[in-house]
Amino acid sequence: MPELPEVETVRDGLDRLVTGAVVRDVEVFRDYSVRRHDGGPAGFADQLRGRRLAGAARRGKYLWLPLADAAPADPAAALLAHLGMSGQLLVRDPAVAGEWAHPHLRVRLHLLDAPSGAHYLDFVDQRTFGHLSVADLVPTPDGAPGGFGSPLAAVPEPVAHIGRDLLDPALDRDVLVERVRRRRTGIKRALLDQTVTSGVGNIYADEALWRARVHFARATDTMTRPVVHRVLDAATEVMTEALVQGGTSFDALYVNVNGESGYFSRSLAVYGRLGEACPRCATPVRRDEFMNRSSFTCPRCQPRPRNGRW
DNA sequence: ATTGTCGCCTGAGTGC
DNA sequence: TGCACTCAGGCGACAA
Repeated sequence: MPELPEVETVRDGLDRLVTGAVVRDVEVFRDYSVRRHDGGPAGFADQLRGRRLAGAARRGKYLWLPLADAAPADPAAALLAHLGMSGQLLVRDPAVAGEWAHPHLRVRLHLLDAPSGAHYLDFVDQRTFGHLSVADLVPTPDGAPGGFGSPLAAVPEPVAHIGRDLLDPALDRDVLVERVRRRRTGIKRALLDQTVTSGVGNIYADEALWRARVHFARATDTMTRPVVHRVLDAATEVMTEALVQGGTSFDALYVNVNGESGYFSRSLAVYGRLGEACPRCATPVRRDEFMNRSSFTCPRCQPRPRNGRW
């Protein structure tokens, strides 16, 4: 599934391949894929037609393309996307697209004047947890750029309640550490809470905690500042390494997102590796149920805290 | 206000 | 072969 590094790879690709393109037409093949939008699919299409895509920005796993009109002015709205579990944004030309009618094509934007020459921006999503919408841009409270790749101090309204992610240059780490320590919950819950910091999913949370040698149920209000820093640093490292690997395979007309970047097969220490040897100490990896999901830990490197919070 | 739970959705995998 | 069931999980909606 697309995690933050994959979404960043997509953002970078969109920035280069479709910035400046004009939306000539919009086809919505699945209404559910444009939910959370005023006016439904028809309103979505109406608000996009004739607009120019002015760049690509990202916060956590949300990404957006600010919409500009013919006359240059600060964009007031953006095409907002979340890829969910299985979403892809594919920049394609008709020859390729015609040969390959994707069974999970949900939305197609017809483009004019894309720098790549591409004619389509396709939203493909098997499991439909992802969605597109057009959203108003609102100013950031701190006046800093809204996210990675954003020159504007604004974010789409549905993103406003979400914390800056760990790759965001405008993130204040010390403030984040204190926010985490003020919470009365377990460290993994805090990592997964989008309002604290965004973009950390189940996989990277487990990997980061393993690196930092902290159990997922460790109570945040018992953690010292250095330990919280260690966890956040580990999460940043894991995502940065994945970004470096994921950015290597990139076709000029094909922005691909799937769960198959080399990172997932090669570099996971504990996630999904029940019973396999911990890369550090060879103890078999353990799986616990947590938040109706799974948590993978090394029982030796990450001993269970006495007063943990699950 | 903060914290925790539920359910959306589809296809692969499993057991009978 | 086919059917019923489970599982994966980000995150908004809602409850406590």
